[in-house]
Amino acid sequence: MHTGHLPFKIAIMIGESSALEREDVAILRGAALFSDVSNEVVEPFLAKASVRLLQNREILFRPQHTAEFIFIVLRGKIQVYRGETAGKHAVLSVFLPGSAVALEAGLAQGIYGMTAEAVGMCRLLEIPAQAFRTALANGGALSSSVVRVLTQNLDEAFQQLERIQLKPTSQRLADFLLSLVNERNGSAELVLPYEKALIANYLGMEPESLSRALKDLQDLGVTNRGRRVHIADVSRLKAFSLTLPANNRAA
Amino acid sequence: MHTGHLPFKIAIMIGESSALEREDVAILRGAALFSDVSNEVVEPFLAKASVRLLQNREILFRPQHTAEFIFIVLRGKIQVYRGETAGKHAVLSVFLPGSAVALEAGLAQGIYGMTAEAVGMCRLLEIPAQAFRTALANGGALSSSVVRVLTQNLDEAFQQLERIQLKPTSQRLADFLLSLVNERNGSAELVLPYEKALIANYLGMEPESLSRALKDLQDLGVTNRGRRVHIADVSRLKAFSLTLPANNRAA
DNA sequence: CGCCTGTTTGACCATTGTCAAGGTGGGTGG
DNA sequence: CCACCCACCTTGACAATGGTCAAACAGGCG
Repeated sequence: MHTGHLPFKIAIMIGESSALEREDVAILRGAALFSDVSNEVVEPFLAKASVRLLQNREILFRPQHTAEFIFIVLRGKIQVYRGETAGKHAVLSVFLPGSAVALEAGLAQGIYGMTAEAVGMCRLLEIPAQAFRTALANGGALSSSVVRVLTQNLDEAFQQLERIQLKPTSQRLADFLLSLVNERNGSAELVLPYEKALIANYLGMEPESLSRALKDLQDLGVTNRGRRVHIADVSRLKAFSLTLPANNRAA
Repeated sequence: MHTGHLPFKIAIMIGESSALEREDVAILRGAALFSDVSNEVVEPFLAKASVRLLQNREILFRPQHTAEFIFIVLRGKIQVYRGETAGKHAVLSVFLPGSAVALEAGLAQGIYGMTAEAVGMCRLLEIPAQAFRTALANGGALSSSVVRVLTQNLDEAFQQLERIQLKPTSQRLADFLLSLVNERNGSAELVLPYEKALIANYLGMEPESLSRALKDLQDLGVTNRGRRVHIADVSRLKAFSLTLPANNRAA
């Protein structure tokens, strides 16, 4: 489907705070937002993009700020959350390299509705939303990529809602672990993608509860050491994640 | 922004189970998915659409079914939920006339990931997903409408996640009531858009909890009789909805 | 070697789910 | 036209999941 390689020549030549590196280009090539999109479409707004670096915990944007940029994660992780007013917040998603941050807000030509914060050191591509919208309006495969990415985000949000509303903590964690694994049965090994406190918040529970849930899963053959997790029997864990809390009434 | 009136001539002449009525056409004109979209783009797939009627509680589609159609609600309501395996389910959204159901699934060319069920008698426009995708690929303003609608859906899902993770039942209800009201301050009157049990599920709580939450809000000047709700002071309710549960630790 | 951050554990408590029973209102049939 | 019925909603008593607070523990990096 790719229309050949994507050199991103122009972008490499610009870049305000810093230029695109070889590794960055590889990430951009793999980015879901740009798959199936030809160079002619991407280059115009990449030329206006720049690279931005963030320290751990640095804020990328806050609610009510006008949405001037769309970002692509090149290195590190970005957590996006809502409700910071309350002292507590709800993590809505964590973006890994290759993902687009604030796509909706940038497209809507409005303001950001959430907070984005760096998890560890981050390297981002900062694309002016205006330039991106122009490219989108000019047609081409970009709009279908945008639609695909939005659809994925929506699916993930719905999966989250189901998990949080329907599953107790242990099953919620089981479900999450399974989403990190490719195997359908047998054993599996995985590394948690970020620190447990962040996972806990993403799963809508406190770190203490995550810790206890992890302990509960030991009975089902899930062992862990640090962030390294071993699942003895994937299908067994899957069955457990679909389990109902003991006594429940039919809806 | 409208490119003139949308006659939908062809569609009126077809329709399998039933033809489009005058009222249906009015709904379609107001549908977010078709705003800014010219007749030439809409008519080809409307010509392939048909009208479908559902009884109360009738299932429109189930998870794993191949996503052959996208629907527009013409009359009645459609609730979409996940997790029916569990006996319990989580209502993700309730679609009112003018809304598009299963847009993501139809676009993704895959399978439905949730269950859609009629709430009361329903009248729907059933658009073959294939025809819709063709129209989308042919460019035009349709893709920007699709992007806008997906963005709105995503925003709503995120708002839901915040509500459910961060707010206790009473504040959650307050937040929901405020979303049904236009006033920013002073008093307001509203009618709950669907039965309380459905609202409760949408808000991630049991009907009993909704009932008690409603009672709690009486102290804040929220009175109700049946589905009719009166809010004495909108700004006061707004302030309450942002309140934190008494003792909370800083995140 | 020791700090600092992240994680675990334990004890306690609050919110909300659960179960059971009673109320209310609108619509239908006698 | 009234009475009944049924679905929807409310109320009460109770239980339990998960949050809260406090403290100990581990592990990586200076």
